[in-house]
Amino acid sequence: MATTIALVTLYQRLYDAYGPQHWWPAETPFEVMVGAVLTQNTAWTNVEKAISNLQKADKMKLELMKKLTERRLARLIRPAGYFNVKARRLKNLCCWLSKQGGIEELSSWPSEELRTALLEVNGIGPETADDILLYAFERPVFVIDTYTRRLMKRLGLIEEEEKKYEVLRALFERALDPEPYLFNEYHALIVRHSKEKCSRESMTGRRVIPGSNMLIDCRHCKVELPFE
DNA sequence: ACCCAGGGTCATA
DNA sequence: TATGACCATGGG
Repeated sequence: MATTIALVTLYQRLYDAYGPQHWWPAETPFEVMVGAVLTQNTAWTNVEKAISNLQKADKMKLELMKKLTERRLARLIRPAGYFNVKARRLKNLCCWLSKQGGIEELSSWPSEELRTALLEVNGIGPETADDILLYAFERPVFVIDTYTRRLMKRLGLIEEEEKKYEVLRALFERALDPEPYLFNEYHALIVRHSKEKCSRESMTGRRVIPGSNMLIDCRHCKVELPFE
């Protein structure tokens, strides 16, 4: 499959260019989960402020956060935006985690069941669930985000806005060995590359050159892939 | 003043 | 199934 070669090559290019990213930027699995909710459609710099507030208030712990009122929790996470919605989502997550007997208890669950259960928590969608599975539980689940969609589209690997999250996820998971480290770095590298070099604006001069290689050329960087 | 950022839910047709 | 409205702060 040509797509397989393209995705493997893309990883090599990104890894060579940027090196390991050491994700997720958090100290505990619980902090990963909190960050995954807070970063929904939100710049990470804003999430950092919210996380800092939670840590200073000593609330970056399941049982302590669970006890907070939504209003008080919302106050602490204000810099992350959507604070009322996210306070409710964090509480939903805390209640569910607590009901399952804590995070340790979940480590023995099969990935598929864990994913299904996470998706049943109101406020946890596909990407947030997969962030948690990969970065908190180290399961070989590939995370798809807007950066990934955009990059795949620019590389010509998908049509327009490939709607289905699961289709795109399957594309990566079929192409790659199910190694958590690989999935971890790959997603982090796509985010790093997209934020730093291939932002929306910097792609205005894009060219896709037919030939032996597909070539993305954004003023700042080049990513080459095997053709077709 | 505008655009956007590591989404997700809900109401409607 | 598929759009659209809504949530909201902070940096460019």
